[in-house]
Amino acid sequence: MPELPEVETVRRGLLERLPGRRFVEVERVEPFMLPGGAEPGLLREALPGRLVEDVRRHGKFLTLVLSDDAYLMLHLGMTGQVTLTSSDAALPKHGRFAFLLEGEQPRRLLFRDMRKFGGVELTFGRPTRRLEGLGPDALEGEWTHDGLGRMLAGRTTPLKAFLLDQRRLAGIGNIYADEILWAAQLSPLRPAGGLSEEEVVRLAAEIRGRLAEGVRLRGCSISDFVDAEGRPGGFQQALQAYGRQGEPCARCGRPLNRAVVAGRGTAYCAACQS
DNA sequence: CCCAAGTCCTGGTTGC
DNA sequence: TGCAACCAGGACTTGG
Repeated sequence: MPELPEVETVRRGLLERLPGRRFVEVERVEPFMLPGGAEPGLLREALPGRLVEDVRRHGKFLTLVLSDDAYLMLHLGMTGQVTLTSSDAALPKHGRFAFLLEGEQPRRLLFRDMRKFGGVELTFGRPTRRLEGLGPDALEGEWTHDGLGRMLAGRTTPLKAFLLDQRRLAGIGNIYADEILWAAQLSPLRPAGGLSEEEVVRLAAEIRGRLAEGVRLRGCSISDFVDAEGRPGGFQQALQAYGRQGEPCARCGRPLNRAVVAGRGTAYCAACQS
């Protein structure tokens, strides 16, 4: 599942090779993956000729900053893959978008997505409004543990549901939520507003710590994540909680529990996460 | 048939 | 009473 570290890994791969390249052609558009009735012809019309100037990320959203004040948002959803490959291979199954870029060696920016949870949006003048509702980036945002404490204060929602809420901190999904809570020794079921100051400090440290480790290992390929070159990441080997229900806790040896929190499968140690 | 999960949407509840 | 904030749960998707 592409979460912040996976999207950051893709961003770094694209940043190495995209800036300065120019779009020349839209080879494929899946109209139903565009937001609310957007016109697929708009991409074909407005993308060719534009240069890529920068590749940014906020939470799980990627934004290609294009020339003449245009922005191409990419969201990987649950199974999305964004790769930069040779332009002569056949378009693969589940290839939803394909954009041709000029250069001595032409390249194809390809968006594959088996499920259709991902999306692409081209906007002008400013990035997609979907970014406006997001909280600070969970890894690189300007928040502090004091700020986190204020965000948590008074909330009765389970801690895990809070971590998954992109309006509070942006970028944490189901895998890293379980890993962060395991590392911070906090129960996913705890009411978010009930943490002590010491616990908030621990939580803040593990949010940044686990996400940074995910980035260092180039993402988590538990199912089908690959980077911009098509290579899997390594964080799946570092998982301590996610998907390990029934297995012994690496800290205390008791079997990990399973619960459903915020509609998501949740693995945690009922003995040493409190 | 159920499960996986990111985001959006709806409807109910709470508190000022 | 009115309204916003908050929270829970469903819809969407397709392969295992």
